[in-house]
Amino acid sequence: MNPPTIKDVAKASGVSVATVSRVLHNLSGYSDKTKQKVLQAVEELGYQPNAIARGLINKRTQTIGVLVPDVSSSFSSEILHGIEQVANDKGFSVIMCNTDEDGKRTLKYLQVLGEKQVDGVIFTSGSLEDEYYKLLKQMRVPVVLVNTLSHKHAIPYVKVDDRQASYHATEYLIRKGHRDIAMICGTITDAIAGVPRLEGYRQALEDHGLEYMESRVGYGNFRLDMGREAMKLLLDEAPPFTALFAASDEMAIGAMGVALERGLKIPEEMSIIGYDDLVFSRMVFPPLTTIHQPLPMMGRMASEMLIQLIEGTDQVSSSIVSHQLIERQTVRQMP
Amino acid sequence: MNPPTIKDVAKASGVSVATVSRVLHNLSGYSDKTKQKVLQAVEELGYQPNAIARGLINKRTQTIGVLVPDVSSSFSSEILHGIEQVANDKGFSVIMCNTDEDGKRTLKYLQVLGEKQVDGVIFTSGSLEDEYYKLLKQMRVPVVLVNTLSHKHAIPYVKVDDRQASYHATEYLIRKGHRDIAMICGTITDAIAGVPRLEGYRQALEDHGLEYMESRVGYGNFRLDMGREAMKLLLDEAPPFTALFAASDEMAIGAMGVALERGLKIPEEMSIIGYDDLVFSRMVFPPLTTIHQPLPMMGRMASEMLIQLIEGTDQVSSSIVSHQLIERQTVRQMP
DNA sequence: CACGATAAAGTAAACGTTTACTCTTTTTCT
DNA sequence: AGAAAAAGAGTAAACGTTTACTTTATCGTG
Repeated sequence: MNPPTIKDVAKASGVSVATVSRVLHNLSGYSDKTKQKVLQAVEELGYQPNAIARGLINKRTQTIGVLVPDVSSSFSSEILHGIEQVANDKGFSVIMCNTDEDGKRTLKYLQVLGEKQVDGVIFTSGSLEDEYYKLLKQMRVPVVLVNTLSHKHAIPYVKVDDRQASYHATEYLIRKGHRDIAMICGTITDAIAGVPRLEGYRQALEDHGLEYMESRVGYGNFRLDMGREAMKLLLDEAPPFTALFAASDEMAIGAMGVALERGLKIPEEMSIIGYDDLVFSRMVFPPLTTIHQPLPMMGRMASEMLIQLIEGTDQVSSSIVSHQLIERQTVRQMP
Repeated sequence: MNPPTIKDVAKASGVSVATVSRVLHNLSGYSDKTKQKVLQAVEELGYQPNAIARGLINKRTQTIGVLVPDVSSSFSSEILHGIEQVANDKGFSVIMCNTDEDGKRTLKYLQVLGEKQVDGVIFTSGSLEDEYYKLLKQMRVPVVLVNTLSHKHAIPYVKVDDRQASYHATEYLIRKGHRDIAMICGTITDAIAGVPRLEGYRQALEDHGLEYMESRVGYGNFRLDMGREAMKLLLDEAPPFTALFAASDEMAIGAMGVALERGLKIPEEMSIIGYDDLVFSRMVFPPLTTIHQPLPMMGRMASEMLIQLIEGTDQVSSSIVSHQLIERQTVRQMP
């Protein structure tokens, strides 16, 4: 037997479907007696409204789509968690879309989200290509960006100021008495998270009268392994340095690993500061000093903004959230 | 203007909606010429089918619900990633439901998934309460369990044999020459992941003529902090031991931290083996020796099973997947 | 007591598809 | 040439809701 519909409830309680619908929505236009009958029938039949039918007529699905590059990374999943929290609170479900940073997959997902009539989408971490934008526009729903932004299109976003945070990290190292500071930056073709962090590092150096040396910067892709490789290269070939700023915690931890392997004590002989403050950054030993990005909070904010947009607010403003420097145990005060 | 519907396409190409539907589905019953006209109209209008309307009539939404206790944990998100991969491949979207291990939230989500007419649900890591089962049953869709199982209800699952894996880990320590082995186990009230791991440890000890000492087992909840606390207690009060088996990587890493803080060298003075093989277990230093659970693969398998069930296979069999012991650098061979 | 106002409830269209059925035209075969 | 079969296309019902509109009954008021 098929699941009971509103018609079954109507029949069972001897009223019309309109009336059933009204009591279910707490509208007016029925007596108390009818209400009881209806509620009882609902109970007896175990009736559940069909959100699909409802969505068809209301043109609202109470569902949002969230695109992340890699759910299994702490980075994405912490944001996702924040998004889900407020979405759920406000009665929205989230369709999780893992793009693998692959254009094809992203496009396909955008297509699907459109067909499924999501009420809005959140796009995280990665550059918003024109093709994506086109699809997004075509689906006529609000969009908000997290941990990325678009210079070309006016889309609200939630993000920390990478350049500033990066400056902060570097300056901290300088304040701690370091003069020889290397950096491992992220994907250098990444105009959002790559370049600005390098810029911030360079600027801090210059502002404090320290020389910026090309040979002291390693290039990674934010992931652990590249962090390791870059650190090896730096240790082997760069002018000696006492401190390292890595543009991601993963890379920082990779670098820590090779330093430790080579018998370098942290922080006594090598100071390291990371970027992100992933959950496991406090788990490593020694616990990593790093730039905290409030990922779950950013997710929550984005979710909040998106839902406001969905519910009709005309405009909502982007938010530059502030980072925080978390002092743990990988940076030494120089004598 | 509203998004174009199939009717608009029909009008634009001068045929009936039925015909449009047919060409869109590659059915038969139209000439090549019509096909071209329709396709062109689709192109020009930028028509996208409405999956909601489609779902209403087909009683299929091509969507599955996945319940996880905590997306932001590596554990959950690695499984989720696997699930998403094959789901996406086979044309299903996934609604991510974060339960926070909270009954109320879980119940609410189950309700929503029912109303949204998902085609199936995957329940991960946690005990399947009777109340959940009732809702699940009511929604008349297939369910599969990952990293948990139900003794009471016959629901297919994907899981490793915890007892056996635990036995394996302990035996490995014994083979490495350790006689004094402590354990930090998980939530002891957890009949699925808590008890069996303790059992495996105990059994391995007994099978090798080693005494099982209540005082050498610490109790945690799988999380880092409890791992730390338990380790402190063990170090302070238990009979001395040279090796530790922690029932989760998080706890193992917590324990590593306190050992290191107290100046114990790992593995020289303290050997540690974990359980899970989370991505960051190879990131810590020294890299953690641990029991690998193929989380993404388990997710993929579950997804595969669920979709088979959705597509009509009557039965599908549960799968005990094999764990693997990953030797890294936290266990020492005793002389 | 007749009137309009209000409350209670029903009717049916609409949302955007899919598909069973029907109808017409063309092709094929003898 | 004529009948049967196949191809091409259209009509309309159905999916489960919501809601504008209509109808009927009840009630208070002058």
